[in-house]
Amino acid sequence: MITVHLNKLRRRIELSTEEERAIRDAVVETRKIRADEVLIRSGEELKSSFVLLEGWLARSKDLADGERQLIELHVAGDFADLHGFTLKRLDHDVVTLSDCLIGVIPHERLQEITERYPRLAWVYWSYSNADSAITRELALSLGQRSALSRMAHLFCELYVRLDAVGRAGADSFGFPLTQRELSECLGLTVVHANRTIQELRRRGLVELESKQLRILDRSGLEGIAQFDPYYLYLNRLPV
Amino acid sequence: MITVHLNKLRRRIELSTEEERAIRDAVVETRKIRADEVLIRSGEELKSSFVLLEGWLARSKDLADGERQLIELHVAGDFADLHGFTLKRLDHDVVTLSDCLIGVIPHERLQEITERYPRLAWVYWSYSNADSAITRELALSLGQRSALSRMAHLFCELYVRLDAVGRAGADSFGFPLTQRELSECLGLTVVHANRTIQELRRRGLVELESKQLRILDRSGLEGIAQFDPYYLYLNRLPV
DNA sequence: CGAAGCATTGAAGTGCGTCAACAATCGTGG
DNA sequence: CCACGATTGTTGACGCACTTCAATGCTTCG
Repeated sequence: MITVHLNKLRRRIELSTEEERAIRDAVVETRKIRADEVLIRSGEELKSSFVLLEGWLARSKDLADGERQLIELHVAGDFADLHGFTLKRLDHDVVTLSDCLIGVIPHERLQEITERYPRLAWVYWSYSNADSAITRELALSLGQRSALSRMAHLFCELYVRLDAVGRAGADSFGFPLTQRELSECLGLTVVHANRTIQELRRRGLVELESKQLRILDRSGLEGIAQFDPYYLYLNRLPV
Repeated sequence: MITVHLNKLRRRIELSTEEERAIRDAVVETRKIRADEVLIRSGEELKSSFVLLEGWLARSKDLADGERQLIELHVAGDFADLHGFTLKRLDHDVVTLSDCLIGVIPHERLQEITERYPRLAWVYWSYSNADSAITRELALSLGQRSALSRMAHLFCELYVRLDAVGRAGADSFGFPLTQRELSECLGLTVVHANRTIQELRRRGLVELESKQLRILDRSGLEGIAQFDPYYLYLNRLPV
C-alpha cells in the first residue's frame, strides 16, 4: 500500500532499492480511521508523521465562532504532516474526510532516513515546499477569484493531483466531501457553494453526484479557473 | 548585516562558530535594490537564494485581469526564496516593497552547508515549514475573517515578527506599503482597505501615517483579529 | 512648480451571506 | 426489509459587506 507514496516520490527522483527499503521499513504500522475524525489536534506534541495511503484528509483551521477553513486537501500518497517532523506541533488540525488508511512513520525513523539518505531528505524537503505552493494558490483563490472560479480551480487541481497518482478516471474521480466541507475549502457558505455547483452544472462543465465528480468540459473549466498546473511542480526536478 | 539572519536562526538552535562562519561565507555578494522592482520572476531558473537584510519583500501571484495577491511579506532576516533551493523555479514573483538590501547565496553553497551541517539543513527546513504556516494563516484570514479582522490580524502578525528581529519599537514599526499594496495583501479593493484603516483608527486601535504604524491598543487589536501567535513558531524547537 | 501617484470621500451596484423552510438521501435498528 | 430520525442538498426572500465608478484633495519628487 505504501507503493502509492513511493510512486509519488519517483516522480521526483529515482529510488535506489536501498532507499525504497528504508522507507518501507519506516512504516511501523498502518491504521484505519473512519471519516470525520480528528487525526491530529493543533498543538499536540508529535512523535510520528502520517502517510496517507487511502482516503482523504484535510488540514483544518478554525476560528472562535466555529467557522473553519480547510487549508489543504490530501489524497493517497501524500504525507499529511511531514512539517510536523521539524515543527513538532501543528498550527492546525488534521481531519479525515472519508474512511482512511494511513501509514505511521515515527520521527526517529525519519531522522535516520534523512541523515542516511540525503537525497531522500532533499525530496521530502522539496515536497514540503510543493505543499506550500498549493497553499499559496489557495490564498490567491480566496483573495482574488470569484466563487465560481475558485470552485472550478479546486476541481481542476484535484483532477490533476489524483491523476498523477493514478486515482482518477478519464474525466472523473471519487469526491467524498459534503457540500459543507466543499464550502469550507472555498471560504463560502454552504448555500452559496450549492448555488455555485449548480452554476457549473448548468454550464455543462461538471457533474457531481453520489460522491463522484465528472468533468464534462475540461478546458472550459480550466478557462473559468484560470488554471495552470505549474504550481503543482509535477515534473521531475533537477537534483 | 547578515547578523539579523543569524539572530533569527539562533531563535531555533545554537549556532557553532563553524556553522556561523559557513553561513557568513555563503553570502558571496550583497545587493541593493530599489522599491517596486521584480527580484525574481515566476518560472525563471534559479541558481541562488536571497536573504533579506534590510527592507520589505513580498511573494506575489497575479491573475490574467491584472489583479494580484501578495501572499507573504518578508522582513529583515527572512530567506525570501529558500524554497527555490529545492524547487529551482518559483510559482510566484518576488517583488520589493521598499528599497532593499539582500544577501546572495548560491545554491552550491547551500548544498555544501546543508550536507556538511545537518543541523542547519534541519533549521532551514524547519523555517520553510514555519513560512507555510504563515501562508496557512493567511488562507484562514482570506477565507473566514472580515476585512476589519483581517487587517487587524496582519498588523498583529507584523508587529510580532518585526519585534522578534528587533525591528519594532515599543508599539510601532515602519510600514512602507502603500494602501494599494496593503489591499493586495488582504484581498480587498483599495477603497475598502482605506475605509477599513479608517475604522481601525476611529476605534482608537492604530495610527498609520508617513509609513509608520503605531498600535494604540494591542489587546483590542488582537481581540478583533482573534490573533494567536502560536502559528509563528517563535519559540525554540526541540532538535 | 507641476505632474504623477496616493489617500479620501460619496453614491450606487452586486456577489455572497443569512434565515428559514422543505426535499432527498443515508444510516441504523427493529 | 422497512421505518424513521438525522444528515445532506436545494430553494426563495432579503440583507449586507464589499465593490465599482468617479471625483477631489493631498504628497512626493523630479
